Amino acid sequence: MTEVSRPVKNVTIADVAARSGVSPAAVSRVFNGRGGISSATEARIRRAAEELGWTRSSAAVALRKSKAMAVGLILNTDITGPDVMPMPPQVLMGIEHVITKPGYGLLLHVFSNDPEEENQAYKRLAADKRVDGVLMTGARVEDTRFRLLAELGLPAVLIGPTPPGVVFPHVEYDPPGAGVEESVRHLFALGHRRIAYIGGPLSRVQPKIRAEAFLDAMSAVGLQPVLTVSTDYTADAAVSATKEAMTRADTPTAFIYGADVMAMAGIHYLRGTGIEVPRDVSVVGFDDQRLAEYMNPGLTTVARNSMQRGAHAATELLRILGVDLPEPGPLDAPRLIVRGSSGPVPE
Amino acid sequence: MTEVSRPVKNVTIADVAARSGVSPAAVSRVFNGRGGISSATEARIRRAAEELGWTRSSAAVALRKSKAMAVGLILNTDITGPDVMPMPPQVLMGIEHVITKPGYGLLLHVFSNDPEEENQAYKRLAADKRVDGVLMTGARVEDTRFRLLAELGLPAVLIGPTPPGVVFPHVEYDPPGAGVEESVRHLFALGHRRIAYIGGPLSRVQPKIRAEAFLDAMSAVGLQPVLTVSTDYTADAAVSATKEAMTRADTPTAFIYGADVMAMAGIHYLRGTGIEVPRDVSVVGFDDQRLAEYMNPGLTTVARNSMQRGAHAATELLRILGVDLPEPGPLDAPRLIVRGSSGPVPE
DNA sequence: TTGTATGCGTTATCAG
DNA sequence: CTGATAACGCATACAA
Repeated sequence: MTEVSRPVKNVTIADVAARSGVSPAAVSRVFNGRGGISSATEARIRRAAEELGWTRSSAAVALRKSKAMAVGLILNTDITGPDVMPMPPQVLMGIEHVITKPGYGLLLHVFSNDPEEENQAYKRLAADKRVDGVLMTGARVEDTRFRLLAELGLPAVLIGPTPPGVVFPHVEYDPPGAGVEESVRHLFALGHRRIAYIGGPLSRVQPKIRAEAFLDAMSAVGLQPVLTVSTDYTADAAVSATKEAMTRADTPTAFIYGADVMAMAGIHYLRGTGIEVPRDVSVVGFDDQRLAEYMNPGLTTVARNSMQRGAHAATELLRILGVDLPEPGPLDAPRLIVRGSSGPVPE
Repeated sequence: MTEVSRPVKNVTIADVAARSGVSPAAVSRVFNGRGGISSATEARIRRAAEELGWTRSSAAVALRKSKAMAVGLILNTDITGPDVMPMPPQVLMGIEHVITKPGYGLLLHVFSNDPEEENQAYKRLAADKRVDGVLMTGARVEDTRFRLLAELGLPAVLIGPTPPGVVFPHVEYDPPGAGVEESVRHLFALGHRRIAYIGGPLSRVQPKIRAEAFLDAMSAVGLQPVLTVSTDYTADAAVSATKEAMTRADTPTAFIYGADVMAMAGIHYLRGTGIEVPRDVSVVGFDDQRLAEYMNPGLTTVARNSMQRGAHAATELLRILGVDLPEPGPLDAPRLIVRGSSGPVPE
C-alpha cells in the first residue's frame, strides 16, 4: 500500500497551450472568440484542443467570470402532495429549446408554499451563483419574491401575470379575460343562465384575475353567478365544490373550472350522481391538457400555447442576461376549444 | 423590515472569517462538518455567516473539489414534436425530493433521438463537469450510451430496464411481465379471447420487454394475439393502429395499449365509430395518468409509482457519488387498476 | 499578434 | 484547536 493509483490528471487549458506551443491566454482568446490570434496559430490551437478532448471547465469559468451559464426554473406550488406538477411539461420543453443553443443549462427547483423556506432558497440560489437568472411561476398576490430578487440582483422573468402594481419582467400570457369571457359567452349563447365558477386560490394572481374576469363577463351579459368558489387545483377540491353547488336550491346548469383536471373530476362526480354531461349540465375547463381531447365527452376548454410560453420566458431572460437573441413575437391568445362537454341548456 | 441590499461586493468566506475573528480555514471547517473547532468559535462563526448571509460559492467549491453538486437528467425521446414529455412529472418530483436535501441541483436536458448529437452532448456534459452524474431514461436496445458513459467515467443510473446483456446501474421498475401479464389475465377472466396489443417502438428496451411479456402471457392462457403493433407513443399512431385492427376479419374484443394516452385516443376513436367501451370492446392502458381516473369510462390501466421511481434512481446515483444515503427499499410492483373501460366480453 | 501575472472563493495540507 | 498557504482552471489587464 505504498503506491496509490495516481489520480487522472485533468486536461486543462495549459495542456492545450503546451501542445500547441502557445500561452494559455492565447487558447483562452481563441475559445472566447475575441480574435487577435493569427489564423495559423488558431488552427493549431483548435487542433490541439480537439486532440486532447479539452473543454472549458464550467466551474472555473463560473468562478472567474461570475457567470454560471445556467438558469433556474423555480416552481412553486400550494400542493404538498407528490402528484401535482405545477406546470405543464410543454413549458419546460419550450424553455429547454431556447436555452440549449446558447449553451445554457436548466436547473430545476420545486419549492413548497412556505414563504420563509422559499425566500431562503432564493437567497441561496443567488449566493451560490449556480444560476445567472431564474424563471418564476405562480405569482402570489402578496409576493415578496419580486422585491427579494431585485435586492439580490438576480435577474428573473415571471411566467404569468404580475400582481397589481408590481413592475417586473414577465411573460403576460393572460390578458384580462383570458378565455373566461369567451367561456361565459359560449355558455350564455347556449342558453345557460345559472353558471358556477370553480377556480384556483385567490392568493394567486392568475386565479384572482380569472375570477374577476368571470364576474365581469357575467355582468356583461347581465347575469349573477350562482356560485363562485376558490379552492386549490386538486381533483378532490373540485369534487367538493361541485357537490356543494349541486345541493343548492338553484343548481347551476353550467360549470366553469379553473383547470382541466378539476373539470374532469367534476364531470366524473356529476356522472356518478346520474347527471349527464352535457345533457343536464355543461362543463368548461381551462388549460387544455393533452388528454382533454380524448375524454368522453371531449372537454370544452381554454387552450394556451404552453411551449410558446416557456420559450418566450426563456428568451426574455436570456436577453436580460445579454444573450443576443431576437425579440420574441407576440404570444398566441388563449382560445376556447369547444368539444362535447358543453351543450344547450336542458329543455 | 429587511436589510437593504449591498449590490456590489460579494460576501466571501474571508468576510465571515474577519467578522468572527478567525481564519477562512476555520470557517470552511465548520461548514464542512469536519470538526476540530471549539464549539464556542463555531457558534461565533455560524452567527457571523448568518448575519452576513454568506453561502459557499458553488463555483468555487466546484473548482476546488471537482464536484459540481449537481446531477443531470437526460431525457431522450423519439418524438420530435413539442407536446410529449417523455417522462411523468412525478419522476421529476421524486428526484428533486431526494437530491435537494444533500444540496444537489438538477440539470435538465432533453435530447432528440439523433445518436450523434446525443453522444456529443454526453461528452460535453462530462468534459464541462457541470454535473457529477446523470440519470438516463429511454434505453434503446442498441444503445451506445452505456459504453460511452463508462469511457467518460461519468457516473450514471438508468431509469428503467437495461438492454439484454448490458450491465449498468439502473432502477428496474419493470420486472418481466410488468402488469401486462395481469392485464391479459384480467381480460381473459372476463371472457376475452381476441386481444390486440398496441405498444411502443421495439427499438426501445421497455416496449420490447412489454411486447414479449404480452406474447408470453397470451401463450400462458393458450391464446394467439389478434394483432401486435409497435408504434410510437402518440395518440395519432394509436388511432391508426386501432382503426387497422377493427378492419380485420377477426376484430378484437379487447385492446391493451402501451400508454394511457394511446388508450384514451383509441377509446375516443372507437366511440366515434359507434363502438362502445366496455360494452363492445374492452380497453386497458399503461402507466396510470392522473386523468385516467376521471375519464368516462375510467381507464383500466397499470399504475406504477412514478415518484418512487424517480426517488430511487436519484438515491442510487447519489450513493454512487458517495453521498451517505440509506439503501432504498424495494420498488412497488406495477399493479393493474381496474376501472370502467374493461368489462365482460360481449354477448 | 502573443505572453505574463493576477485573482475569482474555496478547501486541503501542513505547521504551529 | 487554529492559521498560513498553495492549488483548483480560467479570463483578463497589462506588457512586450
